[in-house]
Amino acid sequence: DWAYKTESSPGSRQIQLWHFILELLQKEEFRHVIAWQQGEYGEFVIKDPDEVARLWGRRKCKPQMNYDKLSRALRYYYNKRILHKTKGKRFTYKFNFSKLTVVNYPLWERGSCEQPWQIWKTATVSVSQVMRKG
DNA sequence: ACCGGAAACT
DNA sequence: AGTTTCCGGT
Repeated sequence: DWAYKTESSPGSRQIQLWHFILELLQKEEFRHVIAWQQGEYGEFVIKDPDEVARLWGRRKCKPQMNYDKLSRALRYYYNKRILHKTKGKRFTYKFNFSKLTVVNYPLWERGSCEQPWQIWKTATVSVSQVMRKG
């Protein structure tokens, strides 16, 4: 449950959207729905916006969730420097992993021999630590 | 599709 | 604080 806690509000156990996005990106079963962009570090493409919104809505118990609302939440990350939009590329966003690059570089280049859960866990911890520093 | 203000919710 | 909801504008 540590992964679902916020740095700012330790009491909150609600999962945050960018955690959820990383979680989906970590699992092969969702590669047809959302996936890392080949070559671009930290960049990902939402291949099925409706499905991502549906999954997010299910997690948060918000059945009325859709991509319009989800994308608004993503847009709030721009000022927070968690994400930014890749302009010109449809449904494409990019994580700000500039500091993570120094801390934990070959994270996304790793082979699939490692446990998905562990990779995701490592990713979330590293990102959280970076966010706390920044 | 994408943006971002405004208000409401937890 | 982190969304969710709604929406006018580009």
